Amino acid sequence: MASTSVQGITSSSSSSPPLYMYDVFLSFRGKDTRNNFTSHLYSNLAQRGIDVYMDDRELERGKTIEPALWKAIEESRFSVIIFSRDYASSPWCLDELVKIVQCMKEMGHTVLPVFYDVDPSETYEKAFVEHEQNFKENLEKVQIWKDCLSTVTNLSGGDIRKRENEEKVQRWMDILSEVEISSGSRSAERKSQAKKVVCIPAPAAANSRSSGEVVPSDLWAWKKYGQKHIKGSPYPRGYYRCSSTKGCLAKKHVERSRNDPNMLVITYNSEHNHPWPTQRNALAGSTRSQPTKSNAASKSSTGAQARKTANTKEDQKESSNDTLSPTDIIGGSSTASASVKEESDDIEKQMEMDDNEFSEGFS
DNA sequence: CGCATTTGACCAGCGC
DNA sequence: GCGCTGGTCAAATGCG
Ligand SMILES: [Zn+2]
Repeated sequence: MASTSVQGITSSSSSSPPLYMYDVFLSFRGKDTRNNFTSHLYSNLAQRGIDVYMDDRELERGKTIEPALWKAIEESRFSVIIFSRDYASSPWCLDELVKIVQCMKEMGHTVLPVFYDVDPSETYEKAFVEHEQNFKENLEKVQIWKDCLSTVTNLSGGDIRKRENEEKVQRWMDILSEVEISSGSRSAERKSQAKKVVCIPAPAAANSRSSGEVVPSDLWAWKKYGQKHIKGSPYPRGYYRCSSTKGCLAKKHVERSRNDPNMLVITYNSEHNHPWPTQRNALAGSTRSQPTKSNAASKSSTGAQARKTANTKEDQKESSNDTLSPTDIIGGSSTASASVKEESDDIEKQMEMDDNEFSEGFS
């Protein structure tokens, strides 16, 4: 429970080369970032088939950082650090940072700093003053923290604000996707064009939340072009395609998990070409009031596979892998659990059908 | 009036 | 070859 990790289908053969265990190690201060930002990042990465290790050790304060965490850092090709207001006030985050910097210097790992609602020039003085008081007997350590912090902070030049940060993150994700695809981490090969299935926690149906939009899986705009009821599920499946007029062949298709109404299963086909969102029409499918009772898909969409190749049966397995901690200190929606799975030829699981009975329940 | 959805028809692949 | 499923199309429908 110390961490949440997602991965695309790791090849079943355990004999995979030592490459990297994860594509990205995500470091953040849950306290600051929990509110969706990290979740979005995580979801986006996951959807791209990128294996992300989301560090959640904060849940275990007081304990020492587990070696496993360090190992995860070493085994990640990239480290994305989300600097937030209180990032530096956490010794754990800083220790983690040090480790990341070490891997960067000694192992050539790539570090991508993201400034979430803080100025890139932030020095976190306050936090360090405290650290210096709390670690009087070990000021060296504090100094190392500072050094590492500035090292990473300086990696990125410009000033980025929350807004622009999104763009930057988006960009990185694109880069990460490519790198990941072209060079290979275990599962990279097929990721490139493989169909990906993503399960996200589900949007609480249509509750009027002040927070306007909710986890648009993608920041892209999608246009719905069809909806169909699928065999073993009580919920319909909506078909969407990228709204960018042409060029982009991206399609996706979305449906609720038959067992877990609160889980959205989105599947998508090719990737977009336009790195960044054209606009934000993240809503799909719920614009209009739906007459009958079916209130299935609401916003995101799923992709589907294009013509040919129809696998008749394929559902996703239910093993969702979320490892979240039950009680999050941080409150609110903590982790974002998402699971990604690719399907290429190893589709073999699945199954059964249980149709279930009710389908209402949220709305 | 234009446009995003909706919904049922249409069609292709697969299994039997 | 028939029927079942799933995926797309496209005309009809509302909304904004
Ligand atoms: Zn697109």
